Amino acid sequence: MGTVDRVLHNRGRVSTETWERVQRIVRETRYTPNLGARRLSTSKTWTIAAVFPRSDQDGGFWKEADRGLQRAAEDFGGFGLRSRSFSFDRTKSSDLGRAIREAASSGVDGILLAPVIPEAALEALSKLKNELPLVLFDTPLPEAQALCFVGQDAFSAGRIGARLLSFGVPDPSRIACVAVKPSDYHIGQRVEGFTSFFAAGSAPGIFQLDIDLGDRSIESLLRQIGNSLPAIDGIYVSNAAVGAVAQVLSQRRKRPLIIGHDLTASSLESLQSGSIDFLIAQHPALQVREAMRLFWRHFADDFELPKEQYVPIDVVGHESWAYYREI
Amino acid sequence: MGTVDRVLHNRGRVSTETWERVQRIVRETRYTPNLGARRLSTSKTWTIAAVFPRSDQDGGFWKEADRGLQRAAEDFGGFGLRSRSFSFDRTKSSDLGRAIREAASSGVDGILLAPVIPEAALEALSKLKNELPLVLFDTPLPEAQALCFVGQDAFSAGRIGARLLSFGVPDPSRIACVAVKPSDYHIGQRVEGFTSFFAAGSAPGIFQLDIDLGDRSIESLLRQIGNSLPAIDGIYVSNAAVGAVAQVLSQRRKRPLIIGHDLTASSLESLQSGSIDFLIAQHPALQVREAMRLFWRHFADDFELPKEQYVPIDVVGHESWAYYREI
DNA sequence: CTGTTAGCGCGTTCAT
DNA sequence: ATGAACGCGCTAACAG
Repeated sequence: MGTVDRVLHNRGRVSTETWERVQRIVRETRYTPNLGARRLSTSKTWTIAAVFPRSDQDGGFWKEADRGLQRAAEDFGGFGLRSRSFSFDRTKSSDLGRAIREAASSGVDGILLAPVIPEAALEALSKLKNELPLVLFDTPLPEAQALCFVGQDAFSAGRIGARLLSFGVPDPSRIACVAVKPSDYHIGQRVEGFTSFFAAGSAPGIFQLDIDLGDRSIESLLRQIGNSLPAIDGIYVSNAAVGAVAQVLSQRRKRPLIIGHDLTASSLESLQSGSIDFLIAQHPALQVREAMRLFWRHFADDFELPKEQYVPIDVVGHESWAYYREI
Repeated sequence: MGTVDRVLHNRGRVSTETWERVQRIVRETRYTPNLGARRLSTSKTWTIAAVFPRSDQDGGFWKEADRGLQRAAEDFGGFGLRSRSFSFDRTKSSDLGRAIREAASSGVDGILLAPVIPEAALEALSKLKNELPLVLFDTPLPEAQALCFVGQDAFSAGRIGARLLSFGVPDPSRIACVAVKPSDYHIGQRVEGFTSFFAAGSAPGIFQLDIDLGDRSIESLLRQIGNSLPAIDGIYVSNAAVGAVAQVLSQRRKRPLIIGHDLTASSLESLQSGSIDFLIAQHPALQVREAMRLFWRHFADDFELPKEQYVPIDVVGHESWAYYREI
């Protein structure tokens, strides 16, 4: 048994002859290791540090990520894959760094990170002493040495938004695109994807909205839109701020068609009350579940992870949002 | 150890006192069994018979189910969960019965079934001698004694179709609903959901299409629609026949907006070429993966399955179909 | 009713 | 360079 083990794990100290004999038998019998037994003998468990914003931020968006973590625990907990949360305050970039440092020095075996503030994440990651397996979700960060990014193709998501809104409003000059600030990488990508849908020269007007300024800024944005365009029949908002925009618009007699991104508590409320038509969702729970699955395969099976693992671009309406909480 | 084991598995032969003491310690220490070790000692494997139509039928729809099976093998194969396919010819109801009987008598530990011909499935199931754990997907069959149904809420899916098409065509009198025959339970439900969206008296006209009759019948259907309605701006088709309908329509100068159900080879082709606007998909690969996951939890962890496990209602456009092949 | 024991497949010593 | 022996956590059979 020792010899076979040494062959399987390339530990040397085996004569070429025996080495080949073992390899041949491995092939012929299609031997695959019993992963459970392997784990049993090494009595190894893996803990993943889950680093993403506090679950009360972004309108409850991150609660869904928590749910994914729980789901993953059900699936893989019995095989020794655990997780530990290191949440941070996403309004403070220094707090992201703190969370990453704490996670890295806590003795975990891997980090699952939503780098919502790319620069801060990158800096904190680059200063880490120990190299830990890293999987990203939600926001891509190509510069980081991650095993894999699990998430949505934001460009295509924005483009689907344009296609959807054009379905309802064929004339692009009657469409407004609201680009929300502060913008991170994938929100920018969404806007790019959105505008890419339209022929050059006929793209809808783009309006910046600084969401930190609250409802007043929405009012002024809508005035601004009203002034610069003759008539607006459709509005696209590049993130969950669509909920707040819809809220304001819903008080008017006649509202334009309105779509946006991300299923959060506020945007969901507007979807349910009928003041938003469709939301483009990205299913953070599924992303986290998938990421944990990949971690498991990486540790237990030595599986080479894909660089990117994209998740579906979900278009959600009043009748279908509930089913996203099921899986 | 024996006593603890007897408590954990409710095998009796333990005094109430010790029983409670063990339970208490289980709670206090948050004991969870090491599933790998459990499987190692029993050296048990479970084989699931996967019973669904041949992968060349329904425009390749079932190929996706195969892919889900493969994905599940990657995830759970190492834990002893295997599958074996028993495909059937869905045009012959007797063949469904044959497949079920073969599956049931093949010594498998469970059956994963797409009961696309409900009556035939029900009859074959009722005549089975041995009771095997059964999980259904794709088509619900409430009368069967299944552990769980994994699939889409067809009513809501149809209703989302109506909402989507109304988004593009606000006037219901300019919408046509094509109800495809032969219709099974969930295709009927889709049409119900579709019409439920509209106020009584203003629902779009419903036209029957017998898809077995080929393109000629589509031509005559479209003539029929053209005769009975002044102008049609949007068409909804209740299944993947939307591909064929779109094909015919695409040869015309100006086509109405068109949406339908299910991502098959033919409907996908029309989506890609731009002759279909959106498809409502149901992700059979994810359904199968989820079903296998539930089987695993049932066998390994004694988990009580939910009666229904709904999957998302996917609205897919030109830019987003590809991402459904990723997960 | 309770405790003991063997063995599942593997990785890891430790002798040889 | 090779093989024997132990233990990981658990189940099943058996002795008491």
